[in-house]
Amino acid sequence: MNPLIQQFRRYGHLNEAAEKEIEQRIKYFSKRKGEHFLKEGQHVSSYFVLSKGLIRAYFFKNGRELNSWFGEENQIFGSILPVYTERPSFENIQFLEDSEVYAIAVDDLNELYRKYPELNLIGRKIAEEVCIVLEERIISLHTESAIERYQSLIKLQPNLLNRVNLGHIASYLGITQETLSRIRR
Amino acid sequence: MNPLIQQFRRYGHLNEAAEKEIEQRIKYFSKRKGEHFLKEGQHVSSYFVLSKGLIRAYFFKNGRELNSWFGEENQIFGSILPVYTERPSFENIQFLEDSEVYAIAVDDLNELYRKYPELNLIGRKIAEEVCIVLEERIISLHTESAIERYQSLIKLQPNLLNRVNLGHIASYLGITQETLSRIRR
DNA sequence: TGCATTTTTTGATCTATATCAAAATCGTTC
DNA sequence: GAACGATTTTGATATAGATCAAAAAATGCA
Repeated sequence: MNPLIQQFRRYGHLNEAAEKEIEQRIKYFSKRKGEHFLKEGQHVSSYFVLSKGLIRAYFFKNGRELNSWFGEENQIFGSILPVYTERPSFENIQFLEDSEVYAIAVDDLNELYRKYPELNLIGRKIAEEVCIVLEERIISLHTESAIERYQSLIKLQPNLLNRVNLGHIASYLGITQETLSRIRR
Repeated sequence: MNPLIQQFRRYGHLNEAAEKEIEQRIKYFSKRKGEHFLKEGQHVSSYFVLSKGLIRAYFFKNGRELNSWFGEENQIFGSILPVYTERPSFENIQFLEDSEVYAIAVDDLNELYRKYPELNLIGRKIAEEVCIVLEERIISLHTESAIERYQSLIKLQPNLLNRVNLGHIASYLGITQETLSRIRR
């Protein structure tokens, strides 16, 4: 089954007609390591899923890259600003491995929200779950030391460490690579 | 008009029947400064609005209080964990001024989501807006120094400074009161 | 008005993490 | 398996912010 449909189903029931229409609008593509899905300032707004691969979201602050999140297989995600508002993205989304992507554009989704109001239940559940994840990150940044933040990340995304270099992890944690290296010792 | 209904309307159209039923379930109460709306571990889960007053959400870490957010008049809020999941709250919500509150229980709301599926549109929009706010807080904690975080807060909630003491602000910013005092100089 | 309590500021010192530079290790390719 | 670039670690020093203690200022209240 389409991996994006599979994700939608986790949040609630989809009637057949709606599901069929969603499926028709889902676009598949594959990307090579290093390519971008989305660059800062663009309006590319989609929910998407990787059936294979790995991505990071990052932005620039004082000329340096800062990673805001990593995405692995079979999670649903999007760039919050362009997906939930009319504003363009302030972040870049880049593939860290060769990846296969299933995406649905927010414009298409909005049409379907109108046509199948029950679909809003799923949209609501997704946004609510995003809130939970974001809140955990806030608590981590607000209350934890560098070491604790590192340990939290390992618990949450244990595979990341094998797939991503330390510089990326450090930038996500908000510390320098040198500090992360010392922490790990 | 009921201040909570007023908030719901900001997010989308409500048909009359749904609106009437929501209104019937909204509870009004007033609380004195210092009283609590919700304590850690409880399941009290509601969306609510203050027509008058001020609240803070806080939790304990290593025996110290840490403020997670402040709520002023005519914003809709709730404690994310109990409102969006079955889990109890890890935070406490306390009134910092004598306040007047309009609240609707999530159980009631869930019933109405079932009865009036269009209502999910509003629920979705609210959760999406919460995501935006949370993301801004993440960026602030992730990338900004204490001074910058202080300036961001002033921009976002300028009245807070006149209504809340510095200790509360410092704890929200994740710094000590002494540091905040020096920053302001 | 004066006293007690709370809040804010100041001072001295300590600690976690940043910065800059260089060395060590790992991975890839010819 | 030698040589190159990328990644990670180590070292020396600097800095933002924490901590603990106390003084100063503001606030509330009898």
